[in-house]
Amino acid sequence: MKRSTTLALRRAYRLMRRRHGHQNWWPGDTPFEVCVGAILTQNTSWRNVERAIARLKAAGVLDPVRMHALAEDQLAEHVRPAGYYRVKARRLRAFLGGLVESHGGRVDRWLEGPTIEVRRRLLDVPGIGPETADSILLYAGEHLSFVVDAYTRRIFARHGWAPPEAAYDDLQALCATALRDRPGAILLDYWRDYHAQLVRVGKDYCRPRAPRCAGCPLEPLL
DNA sequence: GCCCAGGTGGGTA
DNA sequence: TACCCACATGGG
Repeated sequence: MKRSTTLALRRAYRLMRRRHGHQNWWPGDTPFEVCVGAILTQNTSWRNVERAIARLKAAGVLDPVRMHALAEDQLAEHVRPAGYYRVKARRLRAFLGGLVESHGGRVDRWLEGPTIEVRRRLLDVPGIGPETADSILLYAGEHLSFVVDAYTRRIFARHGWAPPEAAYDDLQALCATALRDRPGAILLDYWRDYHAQLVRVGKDYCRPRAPRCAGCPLEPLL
């Protein structure tokens, strides 16, 4: 990797953080809620996910055992506002199966172990791909697994830090290698907030077709 | 009406 | 491997 890219990535965080402050991610009250949100937000705006989670809470089923007890079509009806609701109900049930049947619904136990092994277990769940797995690892667990998403890809491409067609694992490796300019003890918080900052910038400034991103905190790096 | 949103899996060549 | 497609609600 080019040293200039490493330095740009580190400077990017200082710029974003200075502009927005710490983002305190992931939005969610419990690790379980983080997992549910991670599945529901697949290719979906967070606003719609919030509606779905609110409905789960209102129905009193935002709990591993109670949610697992629901029939798939009941669950689908609850998460309907999140879109792709039949697909997501199936994915949630696949996730809940392993969580409840093998670990008593305990997210902390389910996420126990070496990051690489837990990640592999997550990826074995149909409907959990790399981004969802890494979101769960990083935000519901305390695993150092950098999250790459559409915003990350777009921002990195626009700045020439990575080609637009770069593979997920390559982007993740790029970030994991470059972003170790913090003591180990606070690396987790750094990576959590780094991804949150990228989402913030992606939403507010880095629009898909906009020729320019006026006011973007990363403008000095263009 | 159109594009977009914090992806993933299945099918086909 | 590389494309293509389905999946769906809600906002701008």
